Amino acid sequence: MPELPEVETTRAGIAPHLVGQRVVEVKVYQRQLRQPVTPGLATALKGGVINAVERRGKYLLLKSGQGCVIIHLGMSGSLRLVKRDQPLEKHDHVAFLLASGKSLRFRDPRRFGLVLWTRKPPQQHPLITKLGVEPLEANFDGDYLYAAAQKRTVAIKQLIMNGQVVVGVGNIYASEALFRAGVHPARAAKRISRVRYERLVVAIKSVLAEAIKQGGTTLRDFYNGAGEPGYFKQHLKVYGRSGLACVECGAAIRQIVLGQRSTWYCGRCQR
DNA sequence: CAGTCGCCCTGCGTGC
DNA sequence: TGCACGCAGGGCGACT
Repeated sequence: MPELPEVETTRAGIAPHLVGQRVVEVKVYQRQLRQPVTPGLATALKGGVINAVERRGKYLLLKSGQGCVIIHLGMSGSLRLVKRDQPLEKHDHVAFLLASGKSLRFRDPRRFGLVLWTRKPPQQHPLITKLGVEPLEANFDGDYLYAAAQKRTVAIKQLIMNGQVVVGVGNIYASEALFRAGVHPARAAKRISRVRYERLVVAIKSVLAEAIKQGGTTLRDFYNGAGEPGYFKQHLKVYGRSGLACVECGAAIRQIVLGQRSTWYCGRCQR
Protein backbone atom coordinates (compact mmCIF):
# COMPACT_ATOMS: atom_id res chain seq x y z
CA MET A 1 0.00 0.00 0.00
CA PRO A 2 1.91 2.97 1.17
CA GLU A 3 4.96 4.48 -0.38
CA LEU A 4 6.38 7.85 0.59
CA PRO A 5 3.50 9.94 -0.81
CA GLU A 6 0.89 7.86 0.98
CA VAL A 7 2.81 7.96 4.25
CA GLU A 8 3.31 11.71 3.93
CA THR A 9 -0.38 12.17 3.13
CA THR A 10 -1.22 10.17 6.23
CA ARG A 11 1.21 12.20 8.32
CA ALA A 12 -0.20 15.52 7.14
CA GLY A 13 -3.73 14.28 7.71
CA ILE A 14 -3.32 13.08 11.27
CA ALA A 15 -0.78 15.60 12.59
CA PRO A 16 -3.22 18.47 13.30
CA HIS A 17 -5.34 16.11 15.40
CA LEU A 18 -2.40 14.72 17.36
CA VAL A 19 0.03 17.53 18.07
CA GLY A 20 -0.55 18.88 21.58
CA GLN A 21 -2.90 16.02 22.42
CA ARG A 22 -2.58 13.94 25.55
CA VAL A 23 -2.75 10.18 25.06
CA VAL A 24 -5.27 8.93 27.58
CA GLU A 25 -4.81 5.26 26.86
CA VAL A 26 -3.26 2.87 24.35
CA LYS A 27 -5.07 -0.34 23.48
CA VAL A 28 -3.33 -3.21 21.74
CA TYR A 29 -5.67 -5.78 20.25
CA GLN A 30 -3.11 -7.71 18.20
CA ARG A 31 0.58 -7.52 19.08
CA GLN A 32 1.78 -9.91 16.38
CA LEU A 33 2.84 -7.68 13.52
CA ARG A 34 6.07 -7.85 11.49
CA GLN A 35 7.69 -7.50 14.90
CA PRO A 36 5.67 -7.71 18.10
CA VAL A 37 4.27 -4.38 19.29
CA THR A 38 6.76 -3.17 21.92
CA PRO A 39 5.48 -4.61 25.22
CA GLY A 40 5.95 -1.39 27.23
CA LEU A 41 4.27 0.87 24.68
CA ALA A 42 0.91 1.29 26.38
CA THR A 43 2.32 1.99 29.82
CA ALA A 44 5.11 4.25 28.61
CA LEU A 45 2.95 6.46 26.41
CA LYS A 46 -0.13 6.71 28.62
CA GLY A 47 -0.52 10.24 29.92
CA GLY A 48 2.07 11.64 27.55
CA VAL A 49 1.54 14.47 25.09
CA ILE A 50 2.37 14.13 21.41
CA ASN A 51 4.67 16.99 20.48
CA ALA A 52 5.31 16.21 16.83
CA VAL A 53 4.29 13.87 14.02
CA GLU A 54 7.19 13.35 11.65
CA ARG A 55 8.16 11.04 8.81
CA ARG A 56 11.45 9.37 7.97
CA GLY A 57 11.18 7.37 4.77
CA LYS A 58 8.06 5.26 5.14
CA TYR A 59 8.22 5.41 8.93
CA LEU A 60 5.92 7.67 10.92
CA LEU A 61 7.25 9.06 14.18
CA LEU A 62 4.89 10.16 16.96
CA LYS A 63 7.09 12.03 19.40
CA SER A 64 6.26 12.61 23.03
CA GLY A 65 8.29 13.77 26.01
CA GLN A 66 8.80 10.18 27.14
CA GLY A 67 9.84 8.69 23.81
CA CYS A 68 8.67 7.98 20.29
CA VAL A 69 6.16 5.69 18.60
CA ILE A 70 7.58 4.31 15.36
CA ILE A 71 4.89 3.20 12.91
CA HIS A 72 5.35 1.47 9.57
CA LEU A 73 2.31 0.71 7.43
CA GLY A 74 3.81 -2.24 5.57
CA MET A 75 1.76 -3.32 2.55
CA SER A 76 -1.74 -2.92 3.90
CA GLY A 77 -1.54 -0.69 6.95
CA SER A 78 -3.48 2.52 7.51
CA LEU A 79 -4.11 5.05 10.24
CA ARG A 80 -7.33 6.89 10.73
CA LEU A 81 -8.88 9.19 13.25
CA VAL A 82 -12.31 8.30 14.53
CA LYS A 83 -14.51 9.13 17.47
CA ARG A 84 -13.41 7.09 20.44
CA ASP A 85 -16.67 5.15 20.70
CA GLN A 86 -16.72 4.15 17.04
CA PRO A 87 -16.82 0.34 16.75
CA LEU A 88 -13.56 -1.37 15.88
CA GLU A 89 -13.11 -2.58 12.34
CA LYS A 90 -11.67 -5.94 11.50
CA HIS A 91 -7.85 -5.77 11.66
CA ASP A 92 -7.74 -2.72 13.93
CA HIS A 93 -4.68 -3.73 15.96
CA VAL A 94 -3.78 -0.68 18.03
CA ALA A 95 -5.81 2.32 19.23
CA PHE A 96 -4.40 5.51 20.71
CA LEU A 97 -7.15 7.21 22.73
CA LEU A 98 -6.78 10.97 22.89
CA ALA A 99 -8.00 13.56 25.38
CA SER A 100 -9.97 15.17 22.54
CA GLY A 101 -12.30 12.18 22.47
CA LYS A 102 -10.85 10.86 19.24
CA SER A 103 -8.96 7.67 18.66
CA LEU A 104 -6.10 7.02 16.27
CA ARG A 105 -6.58 3.50 14.93
CA PHE A 106 -3.86 1.41 13.31
CA ARG A 107 -5.39 -1.12 10.93
CA ASP A 108 -3.37 -3.65 8.96
CA PRO A 109 -4.97 -6.77 7.44
CA ARG A 110 -1.71 -8.38 6.34
CA ARG A 111 0.19 -7.41 9.50
CA PHE A 112 3.39 -6.53 7.70
CA GLY A 113 3.39 -3.21 9.52
CA LEU A 114 5.03 -2.14 12.77
CA VAL A 115 4.12 -0.25 15.92
CA LEU A 116 7.20 0.19 18.10
CA TRP A 117 8.19 2.30 21.04
CA THR A 118 11.62 3.73 21.80
CA ARG A 119 12.83 6.05 24.55
CA LYS A 120 15.89 7.03 22.59
CA PRO A 121 15.84 9.47 19.67
CA PRO A 122 14.21 7.48 16.84
CA GLN A 123 17.11 8.13 14.47
CA GLN A 124 19.13 5.83 16.74
CA HIS A 125 16.69 2.96 16.29
CA PRO A 126 18.20 0.06 14.30
CA LEU A 127 15.45 0.23 11.66
CA ILE A 128 16.01 3.95 11.13
CA THR A 129 19.78 4.34 11.41
CA LYS A 130 20.47 2.33 8.26
CA LEU A 131 18.11 4.31 6.07
CA GLY A 132 19.35 6.11 2.99
CA VAL A 133 18.69 9.72 2.02
CA GLU A 134 15.29 11.39 1.71
CA PRO A 135 14.40 11.62 -1.98
CA LEU A 136 12.89 15.10 -1.72
CA GLU A 137 15.88 16.62 0.05
CA ALA A 138 18.76 18.36 -1.69
CA ASN A 139 21.38 15.76 -0.82
CA PHE A 140 19.57 13.30 -3.10
CA ASP A 141 21.01 14.36 -6.44
CA GLY A 142 22.45 12.84 -9.59
CA ASP A 143 25.96 12.64 -8.18
CA TYR A 144 24.75 10.78 -5.10
CA LEU A 145 22.79 8.18 -7.04
CA TYR A 146 25.51 7.80 -9.66
CA ALA A 147 28.06 7.17 -6.90
CA ALA A 148 25.78 4.63 -5.22
CA ALA A 149 25.39 2.78 -8.52
CA GLN A 150 29.04 2.21 -9.31
CA LYS A 151 30.13 -1.45 -9.25
CA ARG A 152 26.53 -2.53 -8.80
CA THR A 153 25.03 -4.95 -11.27
CA VAL A 154 21.58 -4.94 -9.72
CA ALA A 155 18.73 -3.65 -11.90
CA ILE A 156 18.23 0.10 -11.55
CA LYS A 157 14.67 -0.41 -10.34
CA GLN A 158 15.91 -2.49 -7.42
CA LEU A 159 18.56 0.10 -6.61
CA ILE A 160 16.06 2.96 -6.32
CA MET A 161 13.78 0.74 -4.22
CA ASN A 162 16.64 -0.07 -1.84
CA GLY A 163 15.89 1.85 1.35
CA GLN A 164 19.55 1.95 2.30
CA VAL A 165 20.21 4.03 -0.81
CA VAL A 166 17.11 6.24 -0.95
CA VAL A 167 13.96 5.88 1.14
CA GLY A 168 10.31 5.90 0.19
CA VAL A 169 10.41 4.79 -3.45
CA GLY A 170 8.18 1.72 -3.68
CA ASN A 171 6.90 -0.43 -6.48
CA ILE A 172 4.51 2.07 -8.05
CA TYR A 173 6.72 5.14 -8.09
CA ALA A 174 9.84 3.23 -9.11
CA SER A 175 8.16 2.14 -12.34
CA GLU A 176 6.68 5.59 -12.89
CA ALA A 177 9.95 7.45 -12.29
CA LEU A 178 11.89 5.16 -14.64
CA PHE A 179 9.30 5.76 -17.34
CA ARG A 180 9.57 9.53 -16.91
CA ALA A 181 13.35 9.30 -17.13
CA GLY A 182 13.33 6.96 -20.13
CA VAL A 183 15.41 4.37 -18.29
CA HIS A 184 14.77 0.64 -18.72
CA PRO A 185 13.98 -0.84 -15.28
CA ALA A 186 16.16 -3.93 -15.79
CA ARG A 187 19.28 -2.03 -16.82
CA ALA A 188 22.26 -2.75 -14.57
CA ALA A 189 22.77 0.20 -12.24
CA LYS A 190 26.42 0.63 -13.14
CA ARG A 191 25.60 0.78 -16.86
CA ILE A 192 23.83 4.11 -16.62
CA SER A 193 25.55 7.42 -17.30
CA ARG A 194 25.82 10.31 -14.88
CA VAL A 195 23.63 12.45 -17.13
CA ARG A 196 20.88 9.85 -17.09
CA TYR A 197 21.11 9.69 -13.30
CA GLU A 198 20.54 13.43 -13.17
CA ARG A 199 17.36 12.87 -15.17
CA LEU A 200 16.30 9.94 -13.04
CA VAL A 201 16.67 11.89 -9.81
CA VAL A 202 14.57 14.71 -11.24
CA ALA A 203 11.96 12.14 -12.26
CA ILE A 204 11.85 10.54 -8.81
CA LYS A 205 11.47 13.90 -7.11
CA SER A 206 8.78 15.10 -9.48
CA VAL A 207 6.69 11.94 -9.39
CA LEU A 208 6.78 11.82 -5.59
CA ALA A 209 6.00 15.52 -5.23
CA GLU A 210 3.08 15.32 -7.66
CA ALA A 211 1.72 12.24 -5.93
CA ILE A 212 1.83 14.03 -2.57
CA LYS A 213 -0.10 16.92 -4.10
CA GLN A 214 -2.76 14.47 -5.27
CA GLY A 215 -2.99 12.89 -1.83
CA GLY A 216 -1.21 9.69 -2.90
CA THR A 217 -2.35 6.74 -5.00
CA THR A 218 -5.40 4.72 -4.02
CA LEU A 219 -5.32 1.37 -5.81
CA ARG A 220 -7.67 -0.42 -3.51
CA ASP A 221 -7.65 0.58 0.11
CA PHE A 222 -5.44 3.57 0.77
CA TYR A 223 -7.19 6.41 2.54
CA ASN A 224 -5.76 9.39 4.35
CA GLY A 225 -6.36 9.93 8.05
CA ALA A 226 -9.81 11.31 7.31
CA GLY A 227 -10.94 8.44 5.09
CA GLU A 228 -10.46 10.12 1.71
CA PRO A 229 -8.72 8.37 -1.24
CA GLY A 230 -5.70 9.69 -3.15
CA TYR A 231 -6.06 10.83 -6.74
CA PHE A 232 -2.67 10.05 -8.29
CA LYS A 233 -3.90 6.78 -9.79
CA GLN A 234 -5.21 8.61 -12.83
CA HIS A 235 -1.72 9.97 -13.44
CA LEU A 236 -0.02 6.57 -13.53
CA LYS A 237 1.48 5.99 -16.96
CA VAL A 238 2.87 2.46 -16.74
CA TYR A 239 2.03 0.88 -13.38
CA GLY A 240 -0.57 -1.85 -13.82
CA ARG A 241 -1.04 -1.04 -17.53
CA SER A 242 0.18 -4.30 -19.11
CA GLY A 243 -0.72 -4.49 -22.80
CA LEU A 244 -2.21 -1.00 -22.92
CA ALA A 245 -0.79 1.64 -25.24
CA CYS A 246 2.08 3.78 -24.00
CA VAL A 247 0.79 7.32 -23.51
CA GLU A 248 3.88 8.66 -25.28
CA CYS A 249 4.45 6.33 -28.24
CA GLY A 250 1.55 3.88 -28.39
CA ALA A 251 3.66 0.74 -27.97
CA ALA A 252 2.24 -1.91 -25.64
CA ILE A 253 3.31 -1.58 -22.01
CA ARG A 254 5.25 -4.65 -20.88
CA GLN A 255 5.28 -6.41 -17.54
CA ILE A 256 8.27 -8.23 -16.10
CA VAL A 257 9.39 -9.32 -12.64
CA LEU A 258 12.41 -7.77 -10.93
CA GLY A 259 13.36 -8.64 -7.39
CA GLN A 260 10.10 -10.58 -7.13
CA ARG A 261 8.08 -7.46 -7.81
CA SER A 262 5.98 -6.79 -10.89
CA THR A 263 7.45 -4.08 -13.05
CA TRP A 264 5.92 -2.14 -15.94
CA TYR A 265 7.66 -0.20 -18.68
CA CYS A 266 7.56 0.87 -22.29
CA GLY A 267 10.10 -1.05 -24.33
CA ARG A 268 10.29 1.75 -26.88
CA CYS A 269 10.55 4.80 -24.59
CA GLN A 270 12.81 3.20 -22.00
CA ARG A 271 16.35 2.04 -22.76
C1' DC B 1 30.13 -7.19 0.19
C1' DA B 2 26.43 -7.74 -3.41
C1' DG B 3 22.73 -10.31 -4.99
C1' DT B 4 18.86 -13.83 -4.80
C1' DC B 5 15.21 -16.09 -2.54
C1' DG B 6 11.79 -17.38 0.87
C1' DC B 7 8.77 -15.75 3.95
C1' DC B 8 5.74 -13.04 7.24
C1' DC B 9 -0.18 -12.46 6.53
C1' DT B 10 -4.97 -11.65 4.73
C1' DG B 11 -8.03 -10.51 1.01
C1' DC B 12 -9.53 -10.28 -3.59
C1' DG B 13 -10.14 -11.42 -8.48
C1' DT B 14 -10.07 -15.13 -11.81
C1' DG B 15 -10.94 -19.47 -13.71
C1' DC B 16 -12.63 -23.99 -13.25
C1' DT C 1 -21.59 -21.48 -4.92
C1' DG C 2 -17.19 -23.23 -3.75
C1' DC C 3 -12.49 -23.93 -4.24
C1' DA C 4 -7.61 -23.43 -5.74
C1' DC C 5 -4.49 -20.33 -7.29
C1' DG C 6 -1.90 -16.19 -8.11
C1' DC C 7 -1.13 -11.79 -6.89
C1' DA C 8 -0.90 -7.45 -3.96
C1' DG C 9 1.44 -0.58 -2.42
C1' DG C 10 7.27 -3.88 2.05
C1' DG C 11 11.27 -5.44 4.01
C1' DC C 12 14.00 -8.72 6.70
C1' DG C 13 17.16 -12.56 7.29
C1' DA C 14 19.39 -16.72 5.47
C1' DC C 15 21.91 -18.21 1.98
C1' DT C 16 25.34 -18.29 -2.17
